[in-house]
Amino acid sequence: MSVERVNEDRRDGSRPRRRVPTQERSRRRVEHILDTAARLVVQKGVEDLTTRDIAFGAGVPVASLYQYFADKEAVLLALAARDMADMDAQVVEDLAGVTDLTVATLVRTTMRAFLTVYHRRRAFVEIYLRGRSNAAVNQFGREHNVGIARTLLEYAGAAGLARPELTLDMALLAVEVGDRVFQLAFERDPDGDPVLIEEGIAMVTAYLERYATPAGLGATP
Amino acid sequence: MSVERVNEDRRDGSRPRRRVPTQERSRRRVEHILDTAARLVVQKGVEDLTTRDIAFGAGVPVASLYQYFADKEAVLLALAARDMADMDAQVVEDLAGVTDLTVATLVRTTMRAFLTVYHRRRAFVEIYLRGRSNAAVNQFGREHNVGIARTLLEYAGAAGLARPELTLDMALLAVEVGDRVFQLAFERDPDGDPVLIEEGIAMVTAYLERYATPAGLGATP
Amino acid sequence: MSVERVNEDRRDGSRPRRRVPTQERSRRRVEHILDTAARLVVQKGVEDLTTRDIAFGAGVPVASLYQYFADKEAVLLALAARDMADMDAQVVEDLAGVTDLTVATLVRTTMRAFLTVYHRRRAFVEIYLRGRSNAAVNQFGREHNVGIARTLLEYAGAAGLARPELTLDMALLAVEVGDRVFQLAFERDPDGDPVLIEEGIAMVTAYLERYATPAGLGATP
Amino acid sequence: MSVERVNEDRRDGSRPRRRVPTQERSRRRVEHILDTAARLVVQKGVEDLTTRDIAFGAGVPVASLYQYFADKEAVLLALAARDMADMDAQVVEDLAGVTDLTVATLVRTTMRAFLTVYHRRRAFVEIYLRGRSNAAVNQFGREHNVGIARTLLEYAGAAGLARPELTLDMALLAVEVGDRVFQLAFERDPDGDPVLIEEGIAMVTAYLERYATPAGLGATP
DNA sequence: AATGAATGAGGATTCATTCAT
DNA sequence: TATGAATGAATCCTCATTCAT
Repeated sequence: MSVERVNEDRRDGSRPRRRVPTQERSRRRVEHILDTAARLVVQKGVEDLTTRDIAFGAGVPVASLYQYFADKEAVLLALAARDMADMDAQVVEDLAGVTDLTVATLVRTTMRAFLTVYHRRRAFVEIYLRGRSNAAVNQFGREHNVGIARTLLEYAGAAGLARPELTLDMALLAVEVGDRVFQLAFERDPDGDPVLIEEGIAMVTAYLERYATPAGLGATP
Repeated sequence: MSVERVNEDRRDGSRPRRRVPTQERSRRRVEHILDTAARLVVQKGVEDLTTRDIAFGAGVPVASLYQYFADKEAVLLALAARDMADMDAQVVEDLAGVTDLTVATLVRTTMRAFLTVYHRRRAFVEIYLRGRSNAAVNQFGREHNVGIARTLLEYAGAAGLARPELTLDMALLAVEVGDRVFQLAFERDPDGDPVLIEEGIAMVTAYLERYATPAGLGATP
Repeated sequence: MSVERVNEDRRDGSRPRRRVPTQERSRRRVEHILDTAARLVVQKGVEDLTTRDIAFGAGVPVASLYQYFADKEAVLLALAARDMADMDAQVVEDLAGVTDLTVATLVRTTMRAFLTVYHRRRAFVEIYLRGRSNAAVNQFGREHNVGIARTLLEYAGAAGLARPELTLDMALLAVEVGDRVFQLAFERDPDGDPVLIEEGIAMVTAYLERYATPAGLGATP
Repeated sequence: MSVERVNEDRRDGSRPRRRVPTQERSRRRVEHILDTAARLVVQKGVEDLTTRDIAFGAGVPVASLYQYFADKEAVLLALAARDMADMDAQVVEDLAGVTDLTVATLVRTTMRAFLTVYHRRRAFVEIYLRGRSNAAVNQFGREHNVGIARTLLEYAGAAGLARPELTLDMALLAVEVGDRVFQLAFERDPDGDPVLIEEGIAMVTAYLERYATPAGLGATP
């Protein structure tokens, strides 16, 4: 993004002259705008999000919005990017803790990680799961899903869980279907209908196990 | 729909002035407007659809639109409803032709019927698969899917394909996932990516077979 | 323009049902908007003319402006067109009254006719003489001047005042120079500096007489 | 101009720190900004010239623009002033080379000098001939023309070319008409339509010769 | 002197919808 | 029923200019 955090280390313990340096202030403002946009998206949906509302809500002049973002779309994009980065981190973290790796646990762990982030980031549910109307966000989401699919595919391949017939397209289909499961689950229940999510995990697992190795199926030698 | 007209029977035996009765003329106009809207949706997407465009495209004054539809949303709704009715008919017709009824053939036949209608009705892809932005359309689609899920569930139950554990929620999940498969397939390819659709059929089948009776799995006694 | 005056003749003396028919009301509104725009142009110049100001000044919603005019430029254009039509009429009228036709009287009469209209239409001075910044108005003015040049050239040719060497380009140059004379004269004096105008007439006359026939010079046979 | 700096003579004999003194650096920057503005004016016209564009084009922060110029208008003004100074120099130079001085050669030489500068300084054509939209530039141009008229009048008087009836107003009219000739000529042709310019010279000459002495007319005693 | 950041004040245009007739 | 006309309410975005540092 346009605002890089300035190095704030102060090893000599000296007091900084200005408590809030300019760059830091910008970064905070950007975050604040993003938070506001997130809140509004949750409140009224992506479609009805206006620059006016965001600016007003953030207590910032509309013109200032355009200091930090090229246009309205860029705000949405930044918002989605922020959340997706969070999601990636969560997936990585949770997968690291898995001991008995199979297709089933891989799917379950990943989807649970998603769920954790959806709970943490309500706006993401609106923007990404619901309001896929915005072309840029949609595109961004698609690309992110491809990235996730690729990562999981490599992971599964490296761990010897999947047979070579499992292509990227299939992995992507699984990820996208997972998205839809969450979409449906969150439409039903603000916390994500647990039954639907469980069934979704079952569906994706059943699908991917068609391409699993014996190890991927959890067979013990 | 909005063209419900009062009964115009004439008890006094008087002859109507015009050969084309008002009701019929209205119906035609509504259809024409709907066709125009469908064309425009395909051309420029749901977001950029304006009442002006619809009216102008249909050769009808904008104000007259409001004679037939409560508001813009109602036009979209009517359009989706028309297409969904078409879809229901197609599913019924295609299912009637199936001889070896199993979970697999049920899923395949239904999804193929969907595909047939998506091909026939391009605007439907835009409105229903892509641009679920419109809240009313979204809601309408959801309800339609519930209807489809219920029908299929009853059908499968009556034919002894599914065990009682298969609930409406699960059937609905299957239908919704099917939707997403088509969404993805049509984003990739204007005719619907065939590989993705085949995989989608496989996924839904694999999922539902978890709840199948031996007959549902195609076992012969 | 977009609003045609409806036939209002009433030979039978009957009272019209509605005093102000729709079309007539529109025409009046257009005129009113034009008048307002003219006033504002005189007040603050072409550059600082905004749709908001026009609408506000005319007591009309901004959106209504766009019922009558395609965009801001169209307002300026309509204004210039209205004034130019007036100018053409004035030239025709004044030339009709000339008895001793020579190059000198032709130039003088025409320029005096212009002056009459500039006096009558102050906004025209701003839009046309001063604020030639607007591309559309400029283009329009250029074309109008070509029209005037052509008319005068034909007139002079038919009356045997000019030799064939006088081309349209030269006539146009004379007209354009006349424009500049007025521009300067009106910058000096709100009523147009009389001395400058007199000198301008002399200059254009001196120029055109280079291409005059003996008759054009006022020689009596 | 705005880079008037205080006298920096150092009475204490101290050596200046930097080899390129601030004043010189400023001057260079001003010139660079002016060059950029000139380029942009030619590219996109006076109307669409923004401070952002100028600053960005010159590789200078927008805020720094305001170190050298009071406001945007001042930039345009400085640009026009620079070009006008160039023009004055050209006129002086070219007139110095004239041997047979008459009203005709005076006019021709001066207008040719103008043409030379217009060719050299394309932005000037935009700013001064075309886009007289900016009030300050307009005013500045007017005053410059008065200066030129005065100079030429004195020149013609001293050389005994003109009779005393020729006033400053008349000389100014001639100069202004010359301007319009160029304006028209450059609208027609990016290099200035030669026929129109030739005719313009003829017109101004014909006009001024009305006030010429026999010597001014080129009569040999 | 130099500048990154901030902003007040608009700018043109669009749109769904409603009346008056 | 039909519709030409009217409009309130927004929309996104830009720009010249000014601070604070």
